[in-house]
Amino acid sequence: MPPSMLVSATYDGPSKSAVLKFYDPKSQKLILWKDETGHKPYCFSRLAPDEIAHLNERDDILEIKTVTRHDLIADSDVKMSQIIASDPLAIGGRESSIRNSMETWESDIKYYENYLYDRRLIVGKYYEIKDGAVIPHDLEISDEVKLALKGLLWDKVDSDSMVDGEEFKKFISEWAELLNQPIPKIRRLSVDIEIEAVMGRIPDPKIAEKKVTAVGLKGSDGYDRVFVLRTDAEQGTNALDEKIEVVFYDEEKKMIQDAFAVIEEFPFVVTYNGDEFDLPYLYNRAERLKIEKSSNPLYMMRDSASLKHGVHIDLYRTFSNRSFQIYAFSQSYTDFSLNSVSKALLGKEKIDYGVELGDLNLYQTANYCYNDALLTYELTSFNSDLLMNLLVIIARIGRMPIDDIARMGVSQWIRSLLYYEHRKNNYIIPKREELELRSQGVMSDAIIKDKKYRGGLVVEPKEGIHFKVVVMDFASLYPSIIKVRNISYETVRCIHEECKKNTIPQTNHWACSKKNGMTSLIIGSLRDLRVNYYKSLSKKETLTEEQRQQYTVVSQALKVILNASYGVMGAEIFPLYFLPAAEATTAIGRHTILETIKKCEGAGIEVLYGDTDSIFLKDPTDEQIQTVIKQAKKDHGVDLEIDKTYRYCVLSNRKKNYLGVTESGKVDVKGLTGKKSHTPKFIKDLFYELLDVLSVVQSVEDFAKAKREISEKIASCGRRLEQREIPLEDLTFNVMLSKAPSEYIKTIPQHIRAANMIDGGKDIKRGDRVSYVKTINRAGVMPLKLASKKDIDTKKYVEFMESTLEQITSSMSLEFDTILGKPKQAGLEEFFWG
DNA sequence: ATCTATGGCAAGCCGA
DNA sequence: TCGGCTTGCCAT
Repeated sequence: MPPSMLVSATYDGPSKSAVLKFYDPKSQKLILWKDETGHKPYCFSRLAPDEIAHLNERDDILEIKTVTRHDLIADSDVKMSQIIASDPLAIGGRESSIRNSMETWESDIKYYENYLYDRRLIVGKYYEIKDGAVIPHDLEISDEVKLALKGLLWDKVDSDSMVDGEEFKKFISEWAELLNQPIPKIRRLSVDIEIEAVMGRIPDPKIAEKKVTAVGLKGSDGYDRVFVLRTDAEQGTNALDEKIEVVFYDEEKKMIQDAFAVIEEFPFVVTYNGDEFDLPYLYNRAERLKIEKSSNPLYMMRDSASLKHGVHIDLYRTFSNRSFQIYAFSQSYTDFSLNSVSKALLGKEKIDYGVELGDLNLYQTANYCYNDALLTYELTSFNSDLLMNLLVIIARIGRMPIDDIARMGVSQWIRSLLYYEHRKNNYIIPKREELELRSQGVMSDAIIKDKKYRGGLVVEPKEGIHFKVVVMDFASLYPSIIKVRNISYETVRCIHEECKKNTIPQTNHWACSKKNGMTSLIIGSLRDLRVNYYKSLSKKETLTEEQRQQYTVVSQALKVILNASYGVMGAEIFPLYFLPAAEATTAIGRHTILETIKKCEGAGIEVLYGDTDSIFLKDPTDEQIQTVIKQAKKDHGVDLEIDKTYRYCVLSNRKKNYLGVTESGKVDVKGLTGKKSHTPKFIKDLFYELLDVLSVVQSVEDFAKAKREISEKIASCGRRLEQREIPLEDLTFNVMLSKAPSEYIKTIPQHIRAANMIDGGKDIKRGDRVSYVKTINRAGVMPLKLASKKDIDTKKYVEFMESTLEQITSSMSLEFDTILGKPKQAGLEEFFWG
């Protein structure tokens, strides 16, 4: 068993020291390692040593490090007196700028970033802690993995495209070593609290005025307990599983103290919205009840509470992270409440007794509260601890503490990852202004208003029903391009005159041909590992289930990072924002897909459709496919792969709108209104029923039968609508507010109109979903709560139903008309009787 | 308090 | 009534 894994490091303001938290998988405890010496910042400087000699005298600076210039960036505009102010940890130069930096540092700069860098400590790596020293512990890589690395990686890694292939290989082996370290089982406790209910008011954790009535606790080692405060409510009967212990308290103070003692026991604590609610409430309530600070495991930061000893993970923030939502959990949940997320990922829900929480009896409260803690725990444990494992792996890649990974967005992970690499090499981290200066006035025009540059290419679809369609796509297209074409903030438009002939198609940019770019190296090595190594290892049958599981998780984590890595270069919030790099990436992408399509057509393959990195081919032979794959690799250094084959594929004349049925009968629907989340349930249900009909269609002849079935279903649904038989809930449109209600100035959309009808829209905020129905009143809409069946605008609904279903039927209809030699017809009416 | 990008569609709003 | 613009949702 390995020694201890570094999980977190923070600067502790009050004691002016760094606290490193190591997790020991054997004892399943945290080892806290406090460094009292490190409270002074390091000084990074671009100045010559003699210019900064006087700084050695200062006792508020620990050590001066000189930083090498990243020599691919022109330096003519950077004065020597300008200090690396953009890097919060790098201070030096003029007295005033030192002082400013010091003040900032004192208040809120995170010490650990510097700390981790300087000691070469890596989050997620194993260390031995002996006699107050931290010693890196390198784990043996098993022979099998070594062999796999050799066979799957080195033979396939394409370092020829890199300017410096050896440097690239070094990156790959370092990553492989880190990512292959075992993931420890993390002992953890989930906590959820209930507060005495006051009608119509949400308890304020800052005031913590009302009593805590229950504390649910669920631990990974079978700890199942719920504490309940005796109130006026009836006791009720115990319906909880017998392994769950219900403990009643007469005194709230004692209950909270006991809960604190349990929390103290566990190295990791997970909550759902504990940052904003449960933990600050407990902290403030404890203050109010005069529980002494020393027995309180929590401490307050500005608005949120955290743990003194343990590591706290707030799942609400983790599941709100769009990267997790989309790439790790395939967008299976749409809002971030505990109930919705649990429903989607666990198939379980919160308990609903059908009465107000304040009216529950004691055992009901216990059950409700414990259930929330259980759901919270299971969100971290389902699928063999998938979420915990993802957090550990992303912490390793992002060089960031686990609890920060769980709270911060992907742009901050990537920032941390890139900064780490700069510091390791003593590179200057460029200032925003330096990068801005280099991108001024050099951009080509974006074709779309409100966009900064041109993006991916979408091919005009060939309308109709097509049989035997092979969908191919480029594996990680943008990361591949970043690697192969050496795209990075310092390599695109580099300072070398000779590189200017290494042009980027469709732009006025060029890329460096003398030195590897930082992002190109990092993103490129991670891409190669994912595509050539982890993807195949996760399917290798000779490995154990456990090993395969780890490789799957690593592959998923890499996917998350890689997918975001191109995006951040074009995002203002990203400190290494550099538009020419983003523009170059998409331009090469368009060039790659365009050239590939040309090659297909040249080889006699019909290309039906394509979007950014995918192409739809009509019934190609295996030989033709292989030719195209080879060509793409040879010409562009990218991997074209078969994604799937459709038995048939219905393309409309609209881009990003199609339907495909695979050989196994699975229906893929893309972009059609019928699947969108705001569409009323009754239309969605009908829509999916129609898809079921289509999934069994095998040939052109089957369509005639399918068509009859479809028209019957549509007609019956239309009748139910006219007769007002459909329940109101199934008629609601559910639309999200993408901004604060007050920001809707230019127009007032329907969902805002509806929301404003309840108390003038007081209770809604950004991110909420509004449920409304279309009605015959002047506004045309009413919120679900206020509407009744007689208000429904049936005509509008029939129109909406028709237009939604036409997206399926129109292309089919068209196809039939062509087959039968009839004139062109498009409408739904014609579909029925045409 | 939160933030990776652009391309594209349907529907509704609102001024000309 | 028309058409440009805003909005939200989805594809990649």
